[in-house]
Amino acid sequence: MSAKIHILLIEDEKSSCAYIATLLARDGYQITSAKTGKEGLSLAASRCPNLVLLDLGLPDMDGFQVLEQLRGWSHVPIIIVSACNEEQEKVKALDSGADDYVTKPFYPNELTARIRTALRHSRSGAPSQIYRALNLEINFDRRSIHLNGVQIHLTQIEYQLLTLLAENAGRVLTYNAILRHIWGPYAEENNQILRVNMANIRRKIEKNPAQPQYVFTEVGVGYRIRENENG
Amino acid sequence: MSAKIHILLIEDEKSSCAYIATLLARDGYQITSAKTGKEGLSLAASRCPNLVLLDLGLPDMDGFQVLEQLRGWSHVPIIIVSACNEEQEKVKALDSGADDYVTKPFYPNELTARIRTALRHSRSGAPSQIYRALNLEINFDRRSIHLNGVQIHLTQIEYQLLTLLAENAGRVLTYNAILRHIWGPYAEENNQILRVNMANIRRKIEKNPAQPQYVFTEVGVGYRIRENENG
DNA sequence: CAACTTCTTAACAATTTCTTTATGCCCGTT
DNA sequence: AACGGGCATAAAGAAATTGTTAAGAAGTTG
Repeated sequence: MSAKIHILLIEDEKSSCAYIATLLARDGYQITSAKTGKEGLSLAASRCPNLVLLDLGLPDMDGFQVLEQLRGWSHVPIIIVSACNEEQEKVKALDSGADDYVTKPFYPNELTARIRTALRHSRSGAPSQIYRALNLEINFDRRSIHLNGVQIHLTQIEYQLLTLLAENAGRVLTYNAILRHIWGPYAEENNQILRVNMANIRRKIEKNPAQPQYVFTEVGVGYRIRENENG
Repeated sequence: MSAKIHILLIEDEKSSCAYIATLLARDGYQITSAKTGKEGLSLAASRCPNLVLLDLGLPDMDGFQVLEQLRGWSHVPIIIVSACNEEQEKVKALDSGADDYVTKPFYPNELTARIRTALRHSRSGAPSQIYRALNLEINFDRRSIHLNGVQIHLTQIEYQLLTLLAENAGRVLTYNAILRHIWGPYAEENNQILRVNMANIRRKIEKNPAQPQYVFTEVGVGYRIRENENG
């Protein structure tokens, strides 16, 4: 469920590629790498990365072509990483739509700081995690719940309960597992409090609580929420 | 209509200041310059520049303080121009909210290219310069708030609070996150001061503070402002 | 310095949430 | 048809949380 931020690295030189990949992995990014401009463009289209690191010196095509083609249809942040430290090159890259230009060799932490800055700009920094089924939508990032597009208010315990189910959508959670998770180990066997809270949740999200569409009871076992309809 | 783009240069060294000023004038920018951090902050508030060039080595205060104070209430693009080429310094500046970091000496055209890049970000950039919902409008750029078209006065803390929420419209901000952001880390757990300020804000912007239309309480968690109705 | 605004603290009021208790329903079994 | 197990619902008091007000402290401005 917790999606990593995805960075596409377009770089042909093996050692440089491995170095950067290690660096990014250390900071928890998910990395895809491409050895050629063509491959890079294709991956950018199919994988929709949150950020692109682009080396201008590629074997198959001019780095500027990659930059311009990418900018032709995407606003993804692009940071140029290049061995070339010439004024003209930098100006051209930045004016072609690059968001930053880092010269090799670079300080490792400077690169990651510049990546954070670029992500901050794009605001696509954190891919929001959403549960969606029928007319119900839970936005974990915002801590909000919408039913038919209208925001619904849940209390703290109700929210914890619903999100616990949603994080395990489609799977049955036993009464004790739920109780332990929300009220702590001493609350096990106290099913009544769970029933009351479930009833309150259903009253808020179900059209007819007696015939629920979202939260189902597995008699004698526990509760289960409808499967997530997201990819 | 198309007024000149206004750049604030905060730099104490005379020769460097004159050099940059010439450079910017050549590209048609309007320039204001400040010799000290204090003057810079005051000019940033009164003149609302489109971009700030900040030298970290100032006579009266630490450059980072200027950066942080500025970021406390403004999203204006800030480019650091510094003689220091140390990794740690760069990382700290970028993570404190600077948008770019240029090391002296620099290529003149690289600087202007980076300025163009930063300006491009601020225009298309993600955080919209205006928050609008129902009859409330916050103009971050002008630092003004209008309710039913009438300007409303908020104190400094109230404004910071409201804009912090508006920048995260639709998302719940926890009490501690808000306290940390506005009163600093030592203020955590001191919710009372937050409640009082919220009450004051609501008195100014809500018709009936007991049934708020803009600022909602998530009991046990934090506050949330109504979603932005902009595109 | 005086007038004014803003900030902080504290006491109290109002509201929301939590838990328990009581009661009813459904369903399968006797 | 009566019974009991398992679950859902309603309601009410207790507990926790939040809102409001006011007064003095601190800071600003002329």
